[in-house]
Amino acid sequence: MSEDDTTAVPTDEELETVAELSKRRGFFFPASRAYGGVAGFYTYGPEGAALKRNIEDAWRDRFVTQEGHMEISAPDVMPEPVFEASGHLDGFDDMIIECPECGTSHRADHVVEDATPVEEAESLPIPEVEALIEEYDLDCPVCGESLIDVPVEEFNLMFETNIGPGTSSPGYLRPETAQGIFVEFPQLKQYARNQLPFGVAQVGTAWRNEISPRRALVRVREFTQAELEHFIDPETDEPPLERVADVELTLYPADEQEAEDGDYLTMTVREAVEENVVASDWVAYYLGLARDWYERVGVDMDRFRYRQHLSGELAHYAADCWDAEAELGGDWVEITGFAYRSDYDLSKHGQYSDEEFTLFKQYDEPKTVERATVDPDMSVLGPEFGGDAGAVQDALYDLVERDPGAFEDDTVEVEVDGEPCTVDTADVNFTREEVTESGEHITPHVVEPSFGIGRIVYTVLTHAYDRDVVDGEERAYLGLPAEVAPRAVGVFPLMDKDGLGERAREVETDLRQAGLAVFYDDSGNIGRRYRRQDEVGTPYCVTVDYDTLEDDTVTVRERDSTEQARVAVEELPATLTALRTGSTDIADL
RNA sequence: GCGCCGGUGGUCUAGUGGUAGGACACGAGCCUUCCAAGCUCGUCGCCCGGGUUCAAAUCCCGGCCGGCGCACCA
Repeated sequence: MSEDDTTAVPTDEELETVAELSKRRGFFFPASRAYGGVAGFYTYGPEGAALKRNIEDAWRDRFVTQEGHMEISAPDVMPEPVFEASGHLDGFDDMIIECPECGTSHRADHVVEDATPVEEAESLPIPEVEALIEEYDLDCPVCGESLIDVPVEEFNLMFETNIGPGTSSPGYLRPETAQGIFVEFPQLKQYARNQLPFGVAQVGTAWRNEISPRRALVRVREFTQAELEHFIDPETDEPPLERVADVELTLYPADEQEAEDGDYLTMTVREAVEENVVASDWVAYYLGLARDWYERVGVDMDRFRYRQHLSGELAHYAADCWDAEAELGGDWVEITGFAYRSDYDLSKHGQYSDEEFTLFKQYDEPKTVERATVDPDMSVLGPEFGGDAGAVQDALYDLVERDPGAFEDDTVEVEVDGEPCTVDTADVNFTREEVTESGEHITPHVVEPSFGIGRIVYTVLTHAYDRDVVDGEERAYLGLPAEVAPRAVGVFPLMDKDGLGERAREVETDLRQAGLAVFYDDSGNIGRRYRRQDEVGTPYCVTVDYDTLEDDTVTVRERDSTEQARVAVEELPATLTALRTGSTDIADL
């Protein structure tokens, strides 16, 4: 079929039609509808679950198998300290104040920061924020009504639960799958035999108690993420840019977004790196990889772009971030975030936990360095300083690292609680020694492509939806790539009589045994059955007719072109596989 | 969370203070030798709760769900 035969589907109609199709044909629908439904939760029906799984498998193939990374599966629930360390307990915790007059909700911390000299109000406890509102007599920024005595409500976007009985052990459903990887870094680095770089992926569920779920699968409260955490040595590791150097990217950098007449830049990965449009080579590498992957699973490249985050929207951990965005119903929707997270997460977990979130990096040549040490004689210092003796000891350890020269005189002075303490150098066993260091502990940096699988499913469905005209009749179909289509092939008897049905059942069994997802249909006329499969995106249909009984050949019909070819039954599995992988074409059969 | 609008079989939709019709889909049968044909029959519905009323799917209030706008979006 040529482009000219396609009837363009208006964007305002597109999402409605896809939503209707999704409900009717079992791609996705609101969950728990028998009990009134609950906002932000969707069930993937038989077609949708298969489509989603195929997209996940395509992701695994590209970002795990092809790249030589590993995949793990961590729990959805993790204990509170994990999220204290990750910053989600604070950073995810919004203080909301609602104006009693006009009903507008505001971030209470923003109200305070905007109208007072106070900075970082977000980190203050709620009673203090309320006190500040009273102290400065703050008003609603919209209508001017006084906000004094209006309660500040806390809203945390994480789902909270209790681990075990009682409330002594709070836990949270992870708001991103990433933390499940970071937390296990001490184990994972051993598995990687302490060698950088290595990548750890996870496909799993993440949860956010969104204030306002919207737009079908776009903003939901439970969703699937496919995340890759690529741990690298920022000093020495380089991405294999040459593999994607010629991939063309549509880029929308921050400065273009802020400019009056800003526009997209189209350039190759190589050019983007050379011209420093994408600052991180690693991010550029993944933008290139991902672009081809999106095309592979059915995202329309004419409705796709990479947009750089503006400085104001960068997450607390991100140094630079680009989003992959797809156009849906006239709006741009983020489907993947590519973030350079630096060493933020591993450093935090290193600080908050008792484990080492570093790797030992061996030098090419061992280094010999002079190291000064002290070993204070506590049998002297103890009686001398009494209760402060421990603090004096710590101060001495601290001092010898900072300033070994301080130990060259007869006495050395340290400060404890602001009070100077003088210690005889003779009592601290100061020594300088030569030590050989073979390496150092470093905290790896992290490059994170984070894919929203549900949004990608929704995008692929929407971009695949199309209409054309076949024999004067309008037809609606999903032009899904064969790799992700829920069903591989439909099998029909031309008539359900004269033994055609029995023969078709045999063909069905053969194809199932060849591992293909087959849908058998003998209801209604043949055209209706083709249309049914078109509507759920089945790429090929096989029809058993009277000739089949004579010569063991069947008709293979292709969805997009509706072209047909005659194929021997015994060659069917191989032919269909070749068609699916694109190594042959229906017109060549 | 606020505001506006909406909620009728599986889907889309008509309709009224006196308990509902259509289209498509679906099932059975007839017909049919490759693209949603036709005929017959059939299954399935007024979001939930409260109020007003002789009577509520219809009017009122609340809830839930959805769309849009605001806010939010690590």
